[in-house]
Amino acid sequence: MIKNVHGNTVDFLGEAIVAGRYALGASVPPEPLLCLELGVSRTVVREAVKSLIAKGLMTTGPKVGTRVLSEEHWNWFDPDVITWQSKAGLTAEFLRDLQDLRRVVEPAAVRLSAQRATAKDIADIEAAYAGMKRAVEGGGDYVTFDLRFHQGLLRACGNRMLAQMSKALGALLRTSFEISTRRKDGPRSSLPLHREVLDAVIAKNPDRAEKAIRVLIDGASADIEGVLASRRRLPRLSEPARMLKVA
Amino acid sequence: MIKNVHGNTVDFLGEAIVAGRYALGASVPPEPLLCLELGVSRTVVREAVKSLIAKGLMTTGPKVGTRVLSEEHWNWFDPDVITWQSKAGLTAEFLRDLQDLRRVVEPAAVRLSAQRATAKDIADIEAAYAGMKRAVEGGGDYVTFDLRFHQGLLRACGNRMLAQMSKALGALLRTSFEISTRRKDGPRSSLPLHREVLDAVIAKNPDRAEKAIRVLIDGASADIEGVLASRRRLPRLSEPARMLKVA
DNA sequence: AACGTATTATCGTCATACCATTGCATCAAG
DNA sequence: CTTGATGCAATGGTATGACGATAATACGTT
Repeated sequence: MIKNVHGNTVDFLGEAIVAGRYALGASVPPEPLLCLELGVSRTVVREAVKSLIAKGLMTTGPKVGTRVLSEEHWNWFDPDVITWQSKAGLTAEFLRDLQDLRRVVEPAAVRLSAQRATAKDIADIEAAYAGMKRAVEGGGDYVTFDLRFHQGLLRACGNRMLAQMSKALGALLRTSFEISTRRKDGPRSSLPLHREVLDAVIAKNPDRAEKAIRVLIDGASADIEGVLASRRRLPRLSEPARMLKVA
Repeated sequence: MIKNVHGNTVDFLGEAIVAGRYALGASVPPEPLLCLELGVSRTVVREAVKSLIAKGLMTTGPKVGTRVLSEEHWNWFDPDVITWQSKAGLTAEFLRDLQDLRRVVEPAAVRLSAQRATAKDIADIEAAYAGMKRAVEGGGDYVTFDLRFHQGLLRACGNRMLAQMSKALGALLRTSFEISTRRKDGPRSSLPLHREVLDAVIAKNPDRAEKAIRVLIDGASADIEGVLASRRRLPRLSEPARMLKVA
């Protein structure tokens, strides 16, 4: 996607870092070199680096240069970081981290949603469900609406932090949806499971809602583990490492 | 704390935004004005804004200016955002969000820690515990070691995402620790509860560990709700809104 | 060998100029 | 009066060059 010079530079460096193309030590070339390599002005390089610092990927200092920080410093809930990680290749570790997270967060969030969801929240989820149903019948984009369904569910819990995790979980959900959608009748069979979750939320029944969402999670989990068992590393979806000039 | 021009500018704007001193609409003054108000060059203002954009606080665009985004876009797990929110005043909503989060995350993380903690993880937690014990006996800084204890616990779960939440939870933990520490014998009575958690982790007994941590959480929760009931808004810890020049 | 000092690479900050985008006002046409 | 096209101008985006500040490194002194 072509954004602007700044955006492209941030993405380029961010992807490179997350993909591990720079060592952790005294890694990244000095600013003047980066300018030459990327063909942009120092202004752009510096502002891009500031963005990456803000996401916890780097530090800078006079004489010490621009260094890549270790993964524990990265803001793993930042949508860009998640995107870059997805592009760089979803490693087994990353997917398992996300599955842990989902198992912890989604059931609890759904419980809360069953207690707190507003009329608008429910309308949003209903709309997503309708989209899923349409996709099953008419053959449309099932994954998009499935994602929207789960994100609506998380947003309905009325907790800003919990809701924000839907962005991180998105990478996992998309992956698992794509796997299960490839299976014959994957969508058709999972549709009623989603309906059950939604009905439980509408009925304000936390126990039922939690139970229902766990069924979905376990199914997705089995799909993912199956794929992980067959190939050690999922294919990376990224285009070549060249930077997209703005035209 | 005096950092540098960039850091001060980011903090100043970040605090202002989180504190709600800019309306959400077409809010922030244009770059030239900000330069004058803050007494810094346009370079600094722009790089600071880029940092805030990276944290989800703002967007920019030609002619539209620099606008503040709504809270749902903010990266609530960013340490800086948490810090700014803490300075701006811990609202009841924020503390309740954090309590939800803690209730969801910490028991699950401790379960995982009981299964996965390495020798080094346990050594770190032991060190923190030793510090707490020392503080109780000799009268030292209990809160710091208490924080370190819980952060060690979260890091030991072997999940990067879960571990990262210790940063966000830190704001909640510090608050609740300070409340309970003011109580007579607060630390002395909570020390054995911490020991129980740690022992359960060492014994690799997830059920016992979860049960133990829930006791701690419930206690902290009661303390916080007590304070929230008495005063509607906690005192803000921040200094006046003036920006710290670098000297 | 240890310590202080000078050197210098590298980021930090400032200033200025010009480009690019886009909201808004203006005006024309239906 | 409404609607659509067009031009203006405000604002951020990018480029360049200069100088300041910092800290790692090397060097020389004790």
